[in-house]
Amino acid sequence: MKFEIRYMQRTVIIDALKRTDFGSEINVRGWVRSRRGNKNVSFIALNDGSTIKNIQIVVDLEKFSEEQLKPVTTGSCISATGILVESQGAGQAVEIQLTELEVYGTADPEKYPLQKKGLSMEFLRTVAHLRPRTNTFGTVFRIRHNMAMAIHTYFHEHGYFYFHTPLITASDCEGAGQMFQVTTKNLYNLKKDENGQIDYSDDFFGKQAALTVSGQLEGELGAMALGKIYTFGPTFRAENSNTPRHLAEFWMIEPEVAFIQKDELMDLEEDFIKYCVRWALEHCQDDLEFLNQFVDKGLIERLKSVVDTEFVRLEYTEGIRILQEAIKNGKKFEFPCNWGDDLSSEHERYLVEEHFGKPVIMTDYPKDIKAFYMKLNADGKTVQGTDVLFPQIGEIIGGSVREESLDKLNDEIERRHIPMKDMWWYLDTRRFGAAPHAGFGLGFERLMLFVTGMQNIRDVIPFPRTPKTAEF
RNA sequence: GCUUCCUUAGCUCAGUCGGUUAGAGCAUCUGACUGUUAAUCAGGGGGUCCUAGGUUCAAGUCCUAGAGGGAGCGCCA
Repeated sequence: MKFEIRYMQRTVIIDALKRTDFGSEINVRGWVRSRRGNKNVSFIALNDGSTIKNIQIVVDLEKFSEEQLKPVTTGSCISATGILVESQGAGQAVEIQLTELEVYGTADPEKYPLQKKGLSMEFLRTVAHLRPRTNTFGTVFRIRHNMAMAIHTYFHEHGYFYFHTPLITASDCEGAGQMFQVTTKNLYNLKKDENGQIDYSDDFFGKQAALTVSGQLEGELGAMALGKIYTFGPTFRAENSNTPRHLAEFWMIEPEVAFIQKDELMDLEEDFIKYCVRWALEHCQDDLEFLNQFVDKGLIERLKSVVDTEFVRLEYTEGIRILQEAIKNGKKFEFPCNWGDDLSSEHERYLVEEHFGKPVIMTDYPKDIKAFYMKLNADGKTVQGTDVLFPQIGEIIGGSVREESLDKLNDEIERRHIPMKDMWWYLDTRRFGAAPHAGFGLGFERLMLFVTGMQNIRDVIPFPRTPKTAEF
């Protein structure tokens, strides 16, 4: 069945700019970035989000009155139909000679907050509902989509299964930090037991529940059946962290792989990050060029260098030796760094940015500064953690070989007084068909920081959640 | 959470030692200009100097407290 009514099909601007069938009719729809001109001709720069580039719409003022064009202001939304032509101007190859204009939505120029220039990141955070319409944030969110696609593609092509781990959890020993409680109880009228403790038996889950801080433990359950899995979902930390690298709600990628050892884990970490960066270079050229020009002049060069560089693989003990050597040669650090200390960011930065000048995978940490589930080395003192440290960003990946021995895991749990009564299911993986396995967690927004060159993690996620901030 | 800096027009900022009517650029509005590219040029409008106290003859400026924001650190991805 055919419809009689002829209508103009919308062409997205990224496609419109590639068309060469000059003389044909075309329709584009989008938001006006600017309008300028004189009394004979008016130029509209239109953007529909499909690309960083605008299409230019040329209006002959003999055909359209100033009155008709009045609502076409920065921020307004229009549908423009016209003839596709080769541009007479220098800034673009194609443009549209307007024949028909429909204004979908106006934007009062006295009130619309986005101007053509001069907007700070801090200001744009206060208008996060509109900032996707700016060049910078359009770019960032297109790249964000591309990175998500790169991640799924990488794992899918390497035989991993996307495994969905729960966002609500009742185990409080994931060990990764403070949790947000989930409850349907009236917080002003809490039922207490005889000891004055809150009684959760009548709460929704019948026990204390919280938002997950990591899908790893459940991810291990998947790997112990499907072999290779990855998770990719939101993660929540209730830590009062106020830095450009922390969010209360962020997205994390956590692959978990059966039958691999430390070297293979490091190969995976390095190969995976390089794949994602290479994907950006191949699929996001226009957007990266924009960022390279306006946000971070060294961005593209740095991305290329990471793809081409072999990451340094450095044992913690050797790292401490290098740092102590540096101190001996006059380097000043605020914090001490003796064997057994956790490295602070100044130490990590020295190693990554000054000493090696490239990404470092640090391994074999003292067991007391790492999580209970990491595999103990033969020395009895260190565990097989494999963290990837990046310039500027610091820890972008936290990974480890997992301890598969039930006895050793139980010893560690006991030594740390970890409450495991709700975690019998995790230990079952070591009771029934235990397998050597390993995995890591990558902070999606930290990858985004690196790939975009943006300075603050709040500007690589559409609606950031941080302490005291849950607007939008 | 600790340390530190910031808050003046829609935006970005200047404002000297505490002293007359608080300024600039951009944006916006009006006008000019035969094709602009962050258009250009001329002119106009636009202020709770974050809030509340205090010191002083006099506070945008000094003091105290609070709110909001940034950065460094801690925690981590």
